[in-house]
Amino acid sequence: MNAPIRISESESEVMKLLWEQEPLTASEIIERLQRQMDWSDQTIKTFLNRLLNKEAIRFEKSGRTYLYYPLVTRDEYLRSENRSFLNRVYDGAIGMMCAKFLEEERLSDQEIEQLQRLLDKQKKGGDA
Amino acid sequence: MNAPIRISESESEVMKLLWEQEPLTASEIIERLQRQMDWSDQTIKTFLNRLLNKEAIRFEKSGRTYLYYPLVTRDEYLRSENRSFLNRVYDGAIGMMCAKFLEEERLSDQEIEQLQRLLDKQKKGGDA
DNA sequence: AGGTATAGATTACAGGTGTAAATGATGGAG
DNA sequence: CTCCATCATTTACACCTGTAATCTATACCT
Repeated sequence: MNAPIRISESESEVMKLLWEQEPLTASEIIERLQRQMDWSDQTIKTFLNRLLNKEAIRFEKSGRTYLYYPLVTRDEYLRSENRSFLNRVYDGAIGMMCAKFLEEERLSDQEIEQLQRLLDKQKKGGDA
Repeated sequence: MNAPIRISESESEVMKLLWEQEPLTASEIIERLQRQMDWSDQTIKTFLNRLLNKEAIRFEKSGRTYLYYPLVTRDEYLRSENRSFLNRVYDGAIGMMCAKFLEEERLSDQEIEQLQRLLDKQKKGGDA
């Protein structure tokens, strides 16, 4: 693996759509993104091209248009963003990070219980 | 509050030192950063100047040199980085975020118990 | 078949960031 | 008093990102 693929914030909005549904045409992507983002269609096409150059997505020709597919998976992306955030901001101190999040973000009881289950599992369950 | 102060990754390394100890002179900062980062002294001075311009730090003259003080606090920084990360990567879904972190990062039993205590407190304790 | 709309490709441009060199100012050594 | 070392300031430059406009090729309508 050479230089890891860096996906910018705007580009990630395109990726999020492709992780939900694959493949999508440029016009589908444009249509959906314009519902939430105030971007011109040209802007979105720029992101598609940059993602192609970075090899974060690929396309297949389908007549006059392209069908876009993700190459980077959502899990790869989340893993790498998590790692870089944790190291950049907290120097890897995950305890501190979680503490800060819990301090400032309000969780629903559902979420709290889900996390408690995860923590329990982690405490018992070894790595194998 | 106008445009929020954005601290870049490199700049944050300077801030981290100032959050540990305040004030510091440029040469102290340079000396400490060069232990871990492969940066020239000029590079570090650039970061100091950019932080000054952003008003993330301030200085007081002390003879021929400056004493630097943080203006942005560590807590402000962490809060804003947390929020932007959570929104940028997880669209605000903190449950999903925590789950992903727990999935991939191994926590010590200590950390797990600390988190469990925090979650307990959060479940009972309201906001007041 | 020719013209037009449209999809994709190329080019643009300013601001931020990493990385530093060049310049300017000044306190201290001689 | 003058020159140098050293600190701070200014300038430099390439790459990334956000944000498009412009150019090119071509499928379709008439």
